[in-house]
Amino acid sequence: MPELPEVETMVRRLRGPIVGRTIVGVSLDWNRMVGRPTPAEFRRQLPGRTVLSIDRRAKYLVFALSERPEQSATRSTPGGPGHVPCDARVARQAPPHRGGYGQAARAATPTHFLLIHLKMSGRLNVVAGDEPLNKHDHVIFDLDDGRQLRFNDVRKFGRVYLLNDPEEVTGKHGPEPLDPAFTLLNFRKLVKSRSGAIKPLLLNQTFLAGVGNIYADESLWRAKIHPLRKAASLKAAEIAALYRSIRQTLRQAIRDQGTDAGDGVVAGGDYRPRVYGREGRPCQRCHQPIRKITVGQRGTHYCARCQPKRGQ
DNA sequence: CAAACTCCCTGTTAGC
DNA sequence: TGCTAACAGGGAGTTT
Repeated sequence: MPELPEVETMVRRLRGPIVGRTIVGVSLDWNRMVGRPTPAEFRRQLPGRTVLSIDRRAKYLVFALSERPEQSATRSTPGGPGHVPCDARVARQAPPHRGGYGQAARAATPTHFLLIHLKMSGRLNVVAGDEPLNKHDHVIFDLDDGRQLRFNDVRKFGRVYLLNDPEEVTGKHGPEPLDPAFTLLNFRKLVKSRSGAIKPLLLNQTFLAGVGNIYADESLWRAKIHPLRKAASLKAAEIAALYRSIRQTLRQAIRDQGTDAGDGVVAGGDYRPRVYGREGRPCQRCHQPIRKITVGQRGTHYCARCQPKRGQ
């Protein structure tokens, strides 16, 4: 279940092999995995674009892509005068820079963005083009170095988007928890204004971006707050503890390269959850057995002693 | 406006 | 043992 730390880890791992590469082909075997535009347009518009940079927003991987060169793959007009793209910007386009993606980003302005959401079982692999396909490889990006970026997803919940502006998809998302602009003051104001329980609120991407089921439970445990506490009932000190807890938990998990769930998306992550998936096992603070309940249709793990329903 | 629920998928697991 | 049904889970979209 890739959440913010797993997606961040994936982004960092992909930069080396992918930034600077040009996508030369796309194939997919499950149209529903294309969120926008149509699957046909997705396949048609991607080839010829170079990856200028890779970043993360919420749980999305965001690939900034160059404009297509004049001689694009689909515009093959051998001989003849050949059509000239009517878009004048193309002519001014500097050739993509080799080297750091920062340089590349300056050398060419992205006109399109590829967004990938791994949902719960998506994986991304970079492999030689002649590697046999794995069973659940559904979207294949052919690269100019002969390798492929493969989007593997057992459950097919994952989505890819090709957009002129990433905000078309991420625009309604809440603040990035690790962004300096996300302050305690900010967080307190947001929490105080909500009437529901705190855990579903942490999962709400329009409230706060990037936190999923694992790190919501982990953050609440670290802050010693019961998942069913009403957000508006939290005291200032509790909100501050939760704010710090969320940030520390996410930072720690990024350092550890995420959680290596059995379902594993980011292979080899070292983050060991304190409560998530540890039902019945002893709390690492007080040794009480961890409990599991359902909150907002989500499995929720907590320590009944460390995270009392009411009072301190 | 916010909260609650529905739906998309398939491997895994619980139950008979 | 073998089969079926329930379940998990992110989050957009829909309903309440």
